[in-house]
Order: sequence, then structure tokens, then C-alpha cells
Amino acid sequence: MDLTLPIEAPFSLQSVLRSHGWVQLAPFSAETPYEAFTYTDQLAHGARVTFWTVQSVEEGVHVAVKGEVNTLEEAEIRAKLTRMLDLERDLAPFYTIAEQEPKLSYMAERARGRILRSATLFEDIVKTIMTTNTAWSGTIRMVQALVDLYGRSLAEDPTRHAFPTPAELAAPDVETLRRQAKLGYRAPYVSELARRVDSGELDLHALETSDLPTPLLRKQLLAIKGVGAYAAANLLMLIGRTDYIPIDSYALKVVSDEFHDGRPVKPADVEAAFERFGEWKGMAFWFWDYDGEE
DNA sequence: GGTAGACCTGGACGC
DNA sequence: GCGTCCAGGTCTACC
Repeated sequence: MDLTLPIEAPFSLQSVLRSHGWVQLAPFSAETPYEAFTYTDQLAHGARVTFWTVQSVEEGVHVAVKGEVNTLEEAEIRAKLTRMLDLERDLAPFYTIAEQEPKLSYMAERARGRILRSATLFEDIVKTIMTTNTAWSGTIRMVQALVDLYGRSLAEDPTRHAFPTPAELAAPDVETLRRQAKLGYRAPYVSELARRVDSGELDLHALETSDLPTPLLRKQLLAIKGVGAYAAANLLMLIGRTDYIPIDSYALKVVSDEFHDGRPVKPADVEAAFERFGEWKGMAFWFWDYDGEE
């Protein structure tokens, strides 16, 4: 079936897909220049696996779904795409600030600022843990392994798999996760997270929709094993809280090159570079035109 | 609250 | 081929 998700301007599907590396991770699939993407998803309603092809149209985005879906399933797909394409983020206040800064002034014109997310916060947390202390190629490999090994397959094409649910990742023991998916020391982190979410002990929907102040939300994220300062800030960015900067070795490098002539910098220097943007400093860091190509 | 050391894996690099 | 280093960090023990 086909459905259209109407989206008000400014919006650019390509800008969302280019917002970070998530589109390169399974079960996403896309080719540069990222004008469309596909995604394999296991629906909560009926637990059926569906395959979507999403592309930009004049009114918003068009979604082609393999097979027929009922009304509840269609509503779920619309809700998930709204999350994935970050459609509820209000960028107007940030655009007002950004147009005063030459390194950010491109944003409104190019409809940048929306950050690609997975269908669920659970998937985003697992993927974020997979980015820590590894090369990007390692992140791609580990996420692909989790999807291929534990995600339910698409009936029409068994080579395609959805991202595993918390129950599906809680099922294998830690040693199996470590050995089969080659997660290394991250295996117990993923296992514990999956078990806590599956049992209801950790309510990620409540966390995501909470109106708690950002420092308290950050504290809840830091309580998840495997989520440290960088990962928590990254996840806060994904759920629309932009007042922390995900400081990793990449951040240290780009800030060093941009503001300190390549001299070594510390996390405090990264904070200082964007402090003037207040609650938007994570956005300013994330979308700063470091290489002058925007 | 701050810091040193250990931690899985796999690719890059030097020999 | 083989050994070493380290990559888009985090945890634990210790001070």
C-alpha cells in the first residue's frame, strides 16, 4: 500500500538523512545522495514485519509499504515516521539564532536541523552504545549482526530483517551475544538494557516524553549501563534536548581545528566554544559548518 | 569529583 | 605473517 505523510515546509528529507550516520545502519538502507531510504520494521500491532520505501514528494514524504496494512498498522507507521524524521522538533527559535552566525546561517535555507532517529528509542540507545570506543566500521558491523541474527525477517524477502525488539535481544544470554554478534564488552550492556525494557522496569516511552528538566533526564540515561557522558548527550540530542554536547574524539578534533589551530583541546574547551548558544548549544555544535562546505 | 587502568573487536600500520 | 596501536567511551576501583 502507499501512503503520504504531509509535512509543512521547511523540510528536506535529504537534510534529515544527512544529519548523522544513522542512515548507514541496519535496518536503514540508502544510497548517496540520500534522496530516499528503505527501512524494515516490526510493527507492534500484530508483530508483522513490513518494508518501507520512503521518498520525498511535494506535499511531504511518500511511503510505499510492501503488502496491505490495516488501519492500526497504518497509524503506527505514520507515528514511527514522525519520530524517525524528527517532525515534531520546532526549529523556528533556533533558526532565529542561527541566522546571526555565519557558520549556521545556511540552516533555514536548507531546512537542516532535524536529526534522523530510529523507529524506537530502544533502537537508538542500542545503536548509540554500538558507537562507543570503536571505529564507525565496527558500529556498522555490530548493528548489522544484531539485526541479521536476532531481528525478525520479512516474509516477502527473508534476507531483510527488522531491528530486534527488547524481548528478542533479551532472549540470548550474554555469552551468545558476545560470541555471535561480536559485541565484545558491550554484550552485557545490551543484554541488561533489553531485559529491563522488556520487563517494564525501564519505561523508555515515559523517558522520551517526559517534561523533566534536561539534567534529570540525563541522569536517567546515565543510569543505563554502557551509557556515559557522550552517549547520554547524543541520546538527549535525538529526543530533542539540545543543551548538552556529545563530546567524543571527533568533537575534540573538529573543535581543535576550528577554534584552536589544531592544538589539543579538552571537553571544557568544546563546551566553551558553544556556551553562548545556551539551550541550543548541542545543535550549534552538531550543525556547525566546520569544513565550509555548506 | 577526579583519575588510572582495563576492556572486545578489527583495521591500519610498521617490521 | 605478526605484533602493536587505537578508534566518534564507559566502568570500576581508588584516592
